[in-house]
Amino acid sequence: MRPTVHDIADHAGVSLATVDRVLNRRPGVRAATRARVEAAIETLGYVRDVAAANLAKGRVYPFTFILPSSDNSFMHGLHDELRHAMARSASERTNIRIVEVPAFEPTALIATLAEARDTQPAGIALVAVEDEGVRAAIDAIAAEGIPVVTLVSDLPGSRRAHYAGVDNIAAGRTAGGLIGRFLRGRAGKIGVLAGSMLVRDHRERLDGFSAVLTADYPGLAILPVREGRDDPEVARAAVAGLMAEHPGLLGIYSLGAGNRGLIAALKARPDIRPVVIAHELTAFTRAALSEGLIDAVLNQDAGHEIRSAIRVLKAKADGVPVIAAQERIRIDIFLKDNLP
Amino acid sequence: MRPTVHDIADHAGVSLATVDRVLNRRPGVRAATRARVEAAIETLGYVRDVAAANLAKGRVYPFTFILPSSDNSFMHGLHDELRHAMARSASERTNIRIVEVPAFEPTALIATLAEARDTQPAGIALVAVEDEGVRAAIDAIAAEGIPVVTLVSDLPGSRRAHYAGVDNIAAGRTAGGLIGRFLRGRAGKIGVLAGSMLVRDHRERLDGFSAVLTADYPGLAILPVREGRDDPEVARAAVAGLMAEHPGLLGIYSLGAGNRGLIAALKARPDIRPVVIAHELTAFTRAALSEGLIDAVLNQDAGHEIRSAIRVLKAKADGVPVIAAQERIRIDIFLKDNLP
DNA sequence: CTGTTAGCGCCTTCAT
DNA sequence: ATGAAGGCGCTAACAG
Repeated sequence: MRPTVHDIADHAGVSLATVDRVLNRRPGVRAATRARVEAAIETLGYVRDVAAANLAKGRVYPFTFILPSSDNSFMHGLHDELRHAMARSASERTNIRIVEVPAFEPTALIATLAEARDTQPAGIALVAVEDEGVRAAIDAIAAEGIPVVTLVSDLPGSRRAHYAGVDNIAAGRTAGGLIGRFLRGRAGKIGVLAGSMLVRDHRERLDGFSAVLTADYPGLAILPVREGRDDPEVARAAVAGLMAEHPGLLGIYSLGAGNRGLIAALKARPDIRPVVIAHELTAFTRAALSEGLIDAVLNQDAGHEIRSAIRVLKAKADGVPVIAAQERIRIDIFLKDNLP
Repeated sequence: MRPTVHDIADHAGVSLATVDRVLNRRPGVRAATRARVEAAIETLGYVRDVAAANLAKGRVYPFTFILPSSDNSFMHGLHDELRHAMARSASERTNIRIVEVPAFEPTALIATLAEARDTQPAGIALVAVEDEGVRAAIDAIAAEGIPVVTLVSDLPGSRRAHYAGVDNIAAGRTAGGLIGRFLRGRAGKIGVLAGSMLVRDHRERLDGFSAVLTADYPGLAILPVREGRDDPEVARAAVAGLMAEHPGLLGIYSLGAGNRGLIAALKARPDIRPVVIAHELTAFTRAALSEGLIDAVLNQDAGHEIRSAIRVLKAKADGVPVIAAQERIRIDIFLKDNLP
């Protein structure tokens, strides 16, 4: 049997309460006593039973999730997954609160972060926007000892404890590698549709994409980026413009959301059939993949991201390590042949 | 607060012991009493706190994992991941025993299953081999109420409770889709290297691959399959033969393990550069991908498979549901651009 | 500063 | 067939 608090109390010649104080770094223990207890912990190889501890504490984890109120399938999926997680709250001892904020708006996000901080949750997750004020708000929360996890879009340089999302530079590189191979040997223009260059994930995807095309496929020229604000109609107009202005267009990389617009524009011009790579598997992109309108979809598993964010927030709140490999969010590549 | 056993005892007008008996379907409760308790459970919406139950029971989960003793990187990785899981045994209340059996040998596997059954573990995981005797052995174990999970290679039609592995038909289809697009428009021969047609996962990959090539890329002809027994030297000879006999070879699909041999054969003939798709990301395939010797690698995450198998065995042992999406093992596609 | 004691939610003898 | 009481490993008042 593994040692318990009793064993280490005996071994150190102290009471349970003292052991507990040492275990939980609470004050009121003489340095010498503390040392004896720590020695006992060390020699007996004690590891605390987290389940028992949580039971005794009646611990629940109040978490606040701040999500953009974007009207696109990916964000809807993220919301859904979070609701599923909330349904499991009872058995997972979590208590999750969702707060919606307008997308791409630093000011609103900063205000919401401040408000979330006031409720003193056990952890906060947010889809970050690249902004100094947001960074400062995150740092202030972290300074209070509340772990912050960025979700989907990161904010490096801030004091967030973890980023639950994909490596977007690698995602962009992957798109570049695929489009390059699919067009093997041909030369021409490639269009890029983004949501907003304000969010880091979109910028990083573009960087990765450009890097690969420049290095490995010099025949493929990237046209100036069009922004679709992750909005179906804006995106549709952008892609329609792209196709009208560049008749010989070889490929399109849609690195944001709002793919409904992309697909509508493609359908409107059946005479042009560029190689198309998009992000996020939704009902729309799935159908377009099956029909051959889109050639590949890069996806991030929203369910995995949500579950990972929760696991990590719990671990950080408890100060225990995470299984790093389990928390790496992978880039799924879907062709019409491996749709789940 | 969620209701506890006390609440339902009060509500039903019985003692805790009786509630417990009903909860755990133990005998010694009058039908009428049982009904009252069950009604209380229903109306209060009681769900048992598994952590507390496990604490009280001092529950541990003795699991037996039966793995082939194959000398290839993927199986080494699988072993490693299992050892990592064993290192977490203390906090996860598991007690994992590994048994090795010779690969591709039904008789040895059947004997090992019988032996494992005798130790009455809380669950058994195995890399299945397609065989009637194996199926019968699994069914016998399942009949005793011990959950069985197949790992990496499935045995449908058996009474295994779950399969922790990828959809191999989809994997083969994906390989077909990629090779077809990478060779867009060209016509010629494609070689296939398998481990053994005895294991279901290899057969399924071939089926999926053939289906896509036949349907979508009729210009690509699949040569007769060569078996490499997942052994580097046998595989090397097979691929060398393939390249020697078919000078115009356009592509190779290596759907088994033993990729060291494949890579050695490719390096020996720098004059021929077929499009190559292989399975499993290992040190060898990773290097070959970087060097451009291999064009894409389809991977199954051994860590995910092991963790999933353990989670599912626990859930089955406790009779609680699993999060289906979390247990779906994905097919990772790696190009040189998205190596992790 | 340190120890005693009473739980957390559940299970398990041992009585009745 | 049912109940009372003690304990799993840990924490948290409340006393000294």
